[in-house]
Amino acid sequence: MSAIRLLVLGAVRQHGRAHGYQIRNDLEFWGAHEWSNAKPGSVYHALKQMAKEGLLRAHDVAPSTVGGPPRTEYELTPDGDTAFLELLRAALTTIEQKPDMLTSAVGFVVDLPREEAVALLRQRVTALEEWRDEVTRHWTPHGAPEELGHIGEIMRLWVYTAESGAAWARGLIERLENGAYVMAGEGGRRRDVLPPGAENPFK
Amino acid sequence: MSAIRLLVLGAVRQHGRAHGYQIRNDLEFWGAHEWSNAKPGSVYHALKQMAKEGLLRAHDVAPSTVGGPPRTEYELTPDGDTAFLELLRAALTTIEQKPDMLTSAVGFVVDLPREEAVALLRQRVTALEEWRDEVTRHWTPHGAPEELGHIGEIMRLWVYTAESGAAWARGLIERLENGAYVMAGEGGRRRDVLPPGAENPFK
DNA sequence: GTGCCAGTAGTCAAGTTTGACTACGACGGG
DNA sequence: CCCGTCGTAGTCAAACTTGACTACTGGCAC
Repeated sequence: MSAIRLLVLGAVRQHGRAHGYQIRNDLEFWGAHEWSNAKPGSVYHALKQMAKEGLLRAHDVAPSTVGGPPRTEYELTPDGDTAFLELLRAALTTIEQKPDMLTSAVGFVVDLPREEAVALLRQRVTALEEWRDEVTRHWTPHGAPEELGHIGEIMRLWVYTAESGAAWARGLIERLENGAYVMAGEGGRRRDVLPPGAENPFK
Repeated sequence: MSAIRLLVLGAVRQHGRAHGYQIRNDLEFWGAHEWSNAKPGSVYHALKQMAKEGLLRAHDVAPSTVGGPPRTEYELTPDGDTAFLELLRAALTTIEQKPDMLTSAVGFVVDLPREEAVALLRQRVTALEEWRDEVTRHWTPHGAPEELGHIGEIMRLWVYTAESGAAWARGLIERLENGAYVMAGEGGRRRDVLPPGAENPFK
């Protein structure tokens, strides 16, 4: 699964109710078109698909501002909310190779309570350390690392990736433990979404 | 474009002539099923598609070992060889987010002359440094980095990724400059492919 | 006042990916 | 001898992704 579902669910969730173009705009605000497959087709497809699966409820909006194609607004169902949180937790703990999932999750990390976010990131660190060890064992079972030839470089790349990924996660854990950001259930205001009428400063 | 084409072209190239299952087996030997989309369907699709595009020549093999589905062997055309080298060069220099492309390229890096490989990796380092600077400028145009809230964490993740990616590339450059591995045009034998009849030690 | 571009909102066909499925032979245990 | 299962080789429909395309509005320069 790519990051598109997490992104779309998270964006709809923050709006309460949104139509496709608003989502696209939000994702552009986050720079998501640069690090994920947030193309128009993917966004609309994800909205329709998740509506069919009961994660979103679709509202056909009367064409009040006449003209243009028919708009549809979406909002999360309880199932959609559950699915969003599940995806978010999985994205923080699972170490897959595609970084768009992790990037998306970082964008929504404040939707979790602080303690849970920290715990999930610790799980991530543990998983990365285990993965590094397993990769090392898997590729050097014979004791001689140079027997692999240049294929050993693939192993080196993975080990390096695991270690720097763990170091990054430790940094975020530390910032969160020192009270950075306003997390779920902590009150306060956020500006994850463009306020209505505001111009996109990154456009 | 995903890494599947590079992987399939490279595998066929090393065999000279190969059918789908051999490719799948090679990719499993390299652990590619863990870090790329090297699923059966993708492999066979890529073979057919590239045959249609003239990068591979297909040979229908008479069903000598009777029974089983009809096999088709493939070999690279000159266009296929060109395409492989182009993909390989692009994979080493381009900094996209998906690491399967880079991992695949590392697996084939010895198919390039040593000097070219080093030059391409230097390009990669430069591109990563530029990207890091551009990301920094793009997200902190106002001088105040903390105005971004937790969205700034996305920036931090990218900057971290760029820096550790550059550090890794510098390491490989150093090893190559110190004469590691047997590169294209340097003679010597390699064992990138399972020798016929040998068992796969990572199975 | 009209031609043109930017922005808004979404569709569509073509291509790609997924992962479950088919089909066949060999081999070993009961 | 029959059953299960492993290995070999590949297919298929369903889902997803891509990027070009449509269609409409409003502004503004000429």
